[in-house]
Amino acid sequence: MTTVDPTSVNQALDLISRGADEILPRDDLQAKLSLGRPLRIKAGFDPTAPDLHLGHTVLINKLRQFQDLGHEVIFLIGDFTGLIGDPTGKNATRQPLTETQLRENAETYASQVFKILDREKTRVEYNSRWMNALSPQDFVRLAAKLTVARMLERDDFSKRFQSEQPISIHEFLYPLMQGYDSVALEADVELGGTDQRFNLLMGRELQRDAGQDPQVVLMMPILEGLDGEKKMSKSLGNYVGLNDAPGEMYGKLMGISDALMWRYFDLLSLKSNDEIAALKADVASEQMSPNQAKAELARELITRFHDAEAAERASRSAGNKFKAGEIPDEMPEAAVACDAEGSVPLAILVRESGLAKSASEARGFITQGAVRIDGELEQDPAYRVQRGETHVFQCGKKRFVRVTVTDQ
RNA sequence: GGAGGGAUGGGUGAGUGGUUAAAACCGGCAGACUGUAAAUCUGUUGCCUAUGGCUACGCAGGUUCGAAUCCUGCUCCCUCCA
Repeated sequence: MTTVDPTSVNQALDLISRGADEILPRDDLQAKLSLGRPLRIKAGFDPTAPDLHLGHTVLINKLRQFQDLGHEVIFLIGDFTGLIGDPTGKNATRQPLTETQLRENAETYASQVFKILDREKTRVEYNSRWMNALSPQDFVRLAAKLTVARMLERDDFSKRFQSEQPISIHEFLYPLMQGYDSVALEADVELGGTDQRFNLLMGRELQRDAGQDPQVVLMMPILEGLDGEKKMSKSLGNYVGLNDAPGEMYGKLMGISDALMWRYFDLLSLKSNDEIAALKADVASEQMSPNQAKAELARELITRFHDAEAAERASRSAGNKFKAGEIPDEMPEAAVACDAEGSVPLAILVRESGLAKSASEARGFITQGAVRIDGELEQDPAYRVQRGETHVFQCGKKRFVRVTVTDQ
């Protein structure tokens, strides 16, 4: 065993701790990092949600940091456990996925994930490999390690039990199997969300039981969405999807608050702690405007999920578009049919083009001076746009649509 | 099994027969100011080609010139007793 420079261990520890919600136990992580060998870093993914957004990448970024430090990252696809469905955070039993769905989702996952992780250095595993090999006897022996009382310590189980909601027996097996994965892989560190606490700690118990050195558990927080309040999710509409167009990503990221920007730097950027500290210092001393720092973040993320050129283009076109209040080059297009008079009232057009949800809302926008036609303010909802005309319609500062009025 | 309380717009929550499309607050959106941020101020926030019309206060009926408000039945939620 080689001796490791304590300074570099501390640096590694600082990087790994960045943004982490909890590390249990922290001292063990330090000890493991001092071993001087690559650690085995495990993170399991339930192949249930194939539509990834930035929130999902928090964990993957952390894996990447480990990877950059020379550790072995195991991307574990829970294809076997996926048959159960993790009960975490659900107050109802989840529908199990079919095998076909599992496979498709797993592939979507992988294709997104390697935009962050180095494919060459990543070990991809499926837990069905060892799970399917377990005999019923093994399984019973595994289940014997835990008591029902112990299981009911888990918050969501106890709540459901108390409120007489159903808990299926197989749900009890989920934490056990996740823990067993750690045994099978001899994991040194397991990453997970804060909601995974119970499952992650289960790995430690089973490993100890199997005579292994228990893994360190590292929990990452749930990422806040663009509103800075609620967790990022598609249904709340406060997300940045990994497949969002560069311009869209740029716009969304530039709109976040300053406070959230630093949070995103910590959790989403692969910059070093020093680089981020330098940015903070520059902004604090007003050498750099917060806006520039934000643009920096946006460019980094767009580069990761698209490429550097797309990032440049997005920042340039957004730059002059907003600064000068100019009309951007690229925008969605729409066609709206005229009525019997051969034209269409502005309020209707605004609704039909998707700038407003209803005609009433459209009227509100128009009378409030939020709507511009080719840059010209128009405040009359009854203003009619003639058939055959094409104009750029703008609602608010950021939303543009090029609309053509077509035949009836 | 019994007793009581409740269900209102995206959320909290007022309103107990008529000027109530429904107070207030939050949230959302827009305008001003800015840095495309925050804070602040202002406006707006059911739907409809609209100085008007339509639909709405858990669901279904009823009383009334008129109901979110009164009556009946139903559904769901909460609290207490056994």
